[in-house]
Amino acid sequence: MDSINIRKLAEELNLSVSTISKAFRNSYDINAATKERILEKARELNYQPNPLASSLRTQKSRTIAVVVPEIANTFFSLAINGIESVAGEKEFHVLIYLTHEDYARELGFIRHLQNGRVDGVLISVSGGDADYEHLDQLRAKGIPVVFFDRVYYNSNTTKVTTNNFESSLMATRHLIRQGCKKIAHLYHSSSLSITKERKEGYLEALRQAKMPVREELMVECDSDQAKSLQLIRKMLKKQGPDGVFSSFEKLAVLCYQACAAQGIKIPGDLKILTFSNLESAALMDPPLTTITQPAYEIGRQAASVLFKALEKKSAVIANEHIIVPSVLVERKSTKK
Amino acid sequence: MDSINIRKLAEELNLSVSTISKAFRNSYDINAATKERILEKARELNYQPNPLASSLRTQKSRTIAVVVPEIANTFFSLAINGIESVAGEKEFHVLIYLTHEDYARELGFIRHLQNGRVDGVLISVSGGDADYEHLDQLRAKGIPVVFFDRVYYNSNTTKVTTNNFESSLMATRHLIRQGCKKIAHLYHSSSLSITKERKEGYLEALRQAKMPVREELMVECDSDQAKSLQLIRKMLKKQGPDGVFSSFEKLAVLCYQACAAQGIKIPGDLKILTFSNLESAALMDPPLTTITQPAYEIGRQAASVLFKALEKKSAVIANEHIIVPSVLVERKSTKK
DNA sequence: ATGAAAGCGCTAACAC
DNA sequence: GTGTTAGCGCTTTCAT
Repeated sequence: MDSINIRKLAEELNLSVSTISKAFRNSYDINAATKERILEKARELNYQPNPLASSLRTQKSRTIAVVVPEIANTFFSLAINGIESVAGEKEFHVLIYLTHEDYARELGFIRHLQNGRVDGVLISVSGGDADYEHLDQLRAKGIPVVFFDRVYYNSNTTKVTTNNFESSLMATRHLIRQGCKKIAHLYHSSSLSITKERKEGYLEALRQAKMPVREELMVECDSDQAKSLQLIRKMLKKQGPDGVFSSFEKLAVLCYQACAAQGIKIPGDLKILTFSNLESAALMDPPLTTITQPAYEIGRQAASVLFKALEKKSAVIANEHIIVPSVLVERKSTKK
Repeated sequence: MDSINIRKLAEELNLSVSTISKAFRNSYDINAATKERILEKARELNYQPNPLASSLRTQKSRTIAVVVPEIANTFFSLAINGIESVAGEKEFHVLIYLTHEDYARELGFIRHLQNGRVDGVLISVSGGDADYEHLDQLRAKGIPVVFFDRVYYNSNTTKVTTNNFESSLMATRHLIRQGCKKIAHLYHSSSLSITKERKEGYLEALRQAKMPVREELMVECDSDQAKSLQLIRKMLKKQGPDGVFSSFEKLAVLCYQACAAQGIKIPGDLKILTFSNLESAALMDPPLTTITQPAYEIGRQAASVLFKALEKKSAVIANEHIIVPSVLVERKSTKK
């Protein structure tokens, strides 16, 4: 652990530290030959400028934080993929924080991000729309925030989402068109923006079709999968719906399991459709109709907006809503 | 952007900066009342110690790097989940780097990690087993490295993997037991440790069963999905195997697609089995037999080993191999 | 129990 | 084109 640093490198080369520093930052006023000599020696001694020291000095960390509810989830892993692809282009580092849908954890993470560790934050939130002061505080400290997927609409910054309401409206209409008369809705985390919007789309479709809205058909699931499965099974048994609109991929998977267990035939007895990014949806039994979200693109867009702000050194980001539409992929699970 | 810091906080309270510092690190020699007063004021002014400055001083960043080939992959996202769960317990931060199976990127990332940014590295590698000097260099700088899943066996540190050889042996035997006479093998990235081990398991099973080893049945796929699909389709058509042992989840998914397109019935014409962590494997058509890897557990174990080293401030980690076995989950895709 | 001061490794203004 | 130096915000001896 003989730790090489800028001073030692300077001594080795009989140069001053500032010259070394310039060599690493492509300063104009440095002799090309000296620069080459420096970089050469640096390679030889395996020297890399200490980013902590540099960041402390410049007040720029060249890192961003990505805060998401979970990662073992196709939507988020694709979105992170998109984010990483633009962060990589900018040579930024990416910190990941998982809230596990827990608002208190979100609060804790954000608090720890207040002081220099990151230049900006991308977040898919865990709370309802009253709970955004912690993020505004961050922005007040000069750290820009961009929301994606699950957002706080009242916070004045850019939000990147899919067209949750319209997609849900479309999706539910599709079920109706396929002949469903009694459509159930599966969701969780009812305080979330997306949950509400999707539910609204569902309700609007029912209204437009003059179909009754029945509370018993709307199942609020749990973060615990076993519990959710029970809730779904109970609803299926008691209500006997002929259609299911699921707001989240995992709930549709549970619903498939429930149907298998209860001998309910899809799409004969019950048609199912869900928000999802599962690559294997087409290979399921039966192939699952999905509202496929542009997860990667949402990640890229959100990151692009953030970097644009970082480039002009401004924590002020337009209060706009970027919508990247989903597409309904019809498959056998909703066939007539 | 009025940035509060330790000095301003000290002035506000008519205390010295060192006292403030002590309050935040539970130093023994500080008056309980003063400490409370300090923390109170800190909350009020929304002060958080600057981690960059602190890290620079202490030479500890309280962050680790996780380097993986990709993230939109059930295995890795579950493994990261496991890693994050222990990092969270230790209140460490997690940086994510995606190599996209590109060794050059791995090299670049590791180089940038050399100087203070992280205290340790967890990596699932992208190269073959001759290419680990960059990681040994890291360790020489006092930054411990732990491998998981895809490892460099020759590097002297802990590796955490599943039992790739045995699982593959078991899996291939299972196909043989189910009556397969002509078993194909799908893989990619042939320089990787896991790819080799899995292939060895496959070959060993053939040998033990005195079945011929045929090169034409072993398909090396590409990182490009479309290309892989073509390769698989060609093999299926030309060779007409009655069994497929796939080393990677995505390849099995492609194989399902190919079968659907070519009218090959699973498991009647062809039995398939793959390494996978897909939750929906059981819901596929037909339900897919999998070798399910303990991805979350592998992540947790690797992280635990790393943190144990960090706690005793040592970059020297036992040169051992921790094996967390996979389980073969038999489903309809390999039924007689 | 509290404070003064040196220094972690770097950058950037300024001097030469 | 290169060097000197102050200082980013913190921690940590060492005095008091």
